[in-house]
Formats: sequence, structure tokens, C-alpha cells
Amino acid sequence: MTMRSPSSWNGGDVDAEFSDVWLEKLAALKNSGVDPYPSGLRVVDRAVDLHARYAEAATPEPDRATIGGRLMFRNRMGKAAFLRIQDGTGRIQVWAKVDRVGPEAFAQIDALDVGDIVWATGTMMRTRTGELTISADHVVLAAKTLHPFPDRWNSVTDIETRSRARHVDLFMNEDAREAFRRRSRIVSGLRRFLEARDFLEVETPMMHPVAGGAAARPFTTHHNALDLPLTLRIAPELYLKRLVVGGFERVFELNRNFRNEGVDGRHNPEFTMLEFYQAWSTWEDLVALTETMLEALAVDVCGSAALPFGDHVIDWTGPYRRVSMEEAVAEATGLSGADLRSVDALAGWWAAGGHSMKDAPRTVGKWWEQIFGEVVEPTLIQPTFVTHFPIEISPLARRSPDPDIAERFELYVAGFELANGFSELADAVDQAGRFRAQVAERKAGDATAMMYDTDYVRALGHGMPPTAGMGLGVDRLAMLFTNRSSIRDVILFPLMRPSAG
RNA sequence: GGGCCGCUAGCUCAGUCGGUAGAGCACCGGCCUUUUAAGCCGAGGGUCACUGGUUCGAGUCCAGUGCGGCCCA
Repeated sequence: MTMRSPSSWNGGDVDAEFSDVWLEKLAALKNSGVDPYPSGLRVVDRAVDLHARYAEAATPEPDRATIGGRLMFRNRMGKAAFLRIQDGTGRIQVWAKVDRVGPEAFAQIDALDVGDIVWATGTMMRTRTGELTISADHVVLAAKTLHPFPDRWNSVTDIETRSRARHVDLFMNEDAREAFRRRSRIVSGLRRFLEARDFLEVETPMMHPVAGGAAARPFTTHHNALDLPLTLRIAPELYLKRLVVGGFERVFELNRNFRNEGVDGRHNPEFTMLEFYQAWSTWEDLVALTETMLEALAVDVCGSAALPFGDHVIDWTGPYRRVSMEEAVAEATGLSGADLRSVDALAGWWAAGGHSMKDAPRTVGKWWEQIFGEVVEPTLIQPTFVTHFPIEISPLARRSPDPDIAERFELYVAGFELANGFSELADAVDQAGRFRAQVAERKAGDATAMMYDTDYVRALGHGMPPTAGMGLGVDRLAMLFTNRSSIRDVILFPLMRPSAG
């Protein structure tokens, strides 16, 4: 049986959920008049503050300290005990002996289990070996655990157990706590960076009549009172640009998107994306802004611009390498000149490499996309801007002087896509045509092709200033900044099948 | 969707050639007033993921299913 979780439903049977041993402990406490879940206890001190305050004091003044937290280790020795308590900041040791707390109170301390939430008050001291310790006057059970404590040495390592029971992962593993603290600093750092540049944070709908702004399958849902089919959003893009039309010239949204696709080490069906739009700008302005932002964020959050990731050290110092998709494909294939714009030449190279021709692309741009994704993408370890994307896979981006090429870029790091941005298409008539082409592809069987968004075309018709916009995958950035190879290690509660237990 | 791997006590894991189900920690009982993964003595705890098959006998071999992990598409 695996560790129980909210997703494993047993019909609410308490006796099935908790073993007899622990329910008997709980009953014994209640029978002896001890409230196992008391209210109103307050803490005055935190472990990290105590360690800082007495760092220089060999024999600290007998100042009072009052702390609370989870009992992580306990050394009982007859008529005295050491308790090591972990609060939200760290650990502090508590020393309790019977001739100070009294025999009745000591019996209750003796009955504590590792894993209990404990409150303690006393005076500061150091042990014989110099460890800062609270010599307790009172130790009180603040919340009784009903579960056996995980292995003291090995903790909980299985990624499934850690994901399903994140609370256990967090109180057992400091590196898990640190990863999620760092993720929080990444999010707040991104927010501060943009707010300092006069961006306005907005919240646009998560439920869309027409899911748009990206090539992805949506989740579907339904509004009862309006009898309205809805989809969860796959991107906030179209709403954000309608705000730019409205005159909010710098907007961003830092929030969840939902894509009804597979789950693996880099994909969770709901994921956090930063999207921002800046009027009176081009894609090249955002490339520069992105370099500035990520370098500053790495230093701010991680203390360095050179961060380990797997076997690599990623150097987040700008400027990053730039390569056009056509150059990247030329380098990968050895093709040149007209061959790079020839479906036959590209298909020939692909087939000659022994690759499958099943569902082969029918346009130059889609061949570039396929060859790039297959051959080039995994090799882009250091931050690299790939630029000048094919127009037919960029239905919301402005055309470059070459009408087959969009003013678009993507940022690749560690072999995967981290960000995607472009100069926004402002021509409502061109946009209408691009949507129609997408609808045609959808009818031809591409379930990820976009749908025609009338509201968006109508909005563009009011005139949008020349604008550039970008989306950045926050979960993936968190992976890169915390050196985690699985997205499940940086999402507190990743989607998982309900466990059988 | 395909391939490979995993699933044994609450946790981390052993389990040989098919022959009585194991260890450490946790939990329970006893001792222990400065420990540091405290220590010492003793006890309990198992639907070996599930279903079926082969066999005198299956944790072990075979097939299927479930959940998960890694790689590929």
C-alpha cells in the first residue's frame, strides 16, 4: 500500500485510514484530559532567529524563548529528553528534564511521537557539545500525528510518493523546501522586474468560448446557467493584445494555462506562463529585455549567473547566441541556397537519414519545424535565441520583409523551449486570413490548429500600436534555476492519476 | 502510442538455483538526566501491486491488468 493521499478515497472510514496503534494513542490522550489539538498557542521565536541571535554567545544569557514546530528527532533517556524541533525556518533543540518540568508534564513529553507538532518555552543554554538549546519549562503537544514517521535517514525519495504527499516531502526534505522557495522568488522576481518597467499586471479569462493564442488541444467544460460550452484557456495572448488595443501599453499576466496533452518530465497539463506585451516595440526589443531579465533574475534568486543544470553549467549572462531557423536547418542538413526552400530537397534529406516519412510535412516551414525540433533543438544547451520562424507556423506574428518569414523568436535552453515571442501582427485583414488558413488545417485534421476568433479580429480592427509580446514557461524556468530534471519537482501538486489505495 | 525498468513491513531496501518472509529506522514493552542517525534488552508488524497460469511447491518462472519512472514518437 502506498502512502494515502487526498486522491485515494476510502469512503471516509477513519478506522481504515489510520491504524489502531495511532487511534489508541489519540484516545489515550483524550481520556487523560490532554487536548491533542489545542487552540491559541503562540510562538515568539523562530529557529533561524535564535541561531542568529546567539551565534556569538558561548554561554547565552538565560533569555526566554518560545518556539513551535514538528518534532523531527527525539532522544529519550529515562528522566530527560532532547527534542529537535523544525519550524518554518529551521531546527532548534529542546532539552526537557523531569526535575524542571515536573513528573506529570514529563510523562506527556515522553509520550510524544516523532512527527507531532510541539510547542515549547524555556531559557537558552548550550549543551556540553556546544549546541544551542532551549532548556524547557513547558513542552506541549500542539497537534498529534496519526501516521508513522518516514525513514529518518533515507526520508521519502520516490518521486510518486513525494508528489502525491507533498506535505511529507516538504517537512522531510530541505532541498524540496528550497526548490519551492526558489520558485516563489522566481515568480516574485519576474513580477518586480516588469512592474519596475511600468508593466500592468492583469487577469484575463481562464474560461474561453474559443480557446486561442496557441497551437494546443484545450480542456472542455460547460456553464450550466448559460448552457454554454467553454474551454479552459491554452494562452492569454488574444485577451492581452485586446488590452493593448484598449490603451494599456504594457501588460503582463503571470498565471496558469491548460493544455490537454501528454504528461512527461517537461509537461504538466496545467502550467504557469508569464506573458507580457509591450507597445511601440519589436521582437528585437524583447530579445534584449529577456536577456536582461533572466540574467538579473539568476543573480537575484540563485546568487550567480552561472547555474548548474544536470551535466551542464548554464551561463545566463547576456547577450545570448542568435541563430535564424533557416541557418540552423542549413547547418544541421548541409543544404544551402534554393534547397532550403524546397520541400523535395528537405524531404530527401530527411528520408536519406533513415527517418520515417509517415505524416511527412507538406510545406517548407513545417519541414524546418520538424528538422529543427528533431535535430537542432536537443543541441541548444546554452541560452540561444532562434529567430525568423516560418510564417505558416506563426499565425499571430508579423511578417518580416520576407513574406514567408515571421518576426518571431524562441529561446532554447538545455535542449528545450523556454520562451516564445514576436512582433505582433497588427493587420486585421491579414489576421483574418491567417485564421482562415488555420481553420482549413483544422478541417484537414490538425486538432491543434487555431479557430477563428471574431472578437480578436474585430479588436485588431480598432488599431493596435506596433507591439511585441512574449510568453515564458515559469515551470521550466524553475527547473533550470533549481537544477531539477522533472517538472514534477517544481510543481507542488502535479497532475497524477488517482492512486488505487 | 512504442520500448525498457520498478512495485516486498509505515519509510528505505535485501531476498541466491523455485523450497518456513528478512534488515535498518519507525511503532510497542523495559533500562537510561547533555544526546547528535544516542545507546542497551525484548516483542509485534506482510493480500510480496492485482488477476490468472505452470509446478508437489511461486516474492522468485509465464501471461494479462493497474500505478509509477526513464527513453523514444
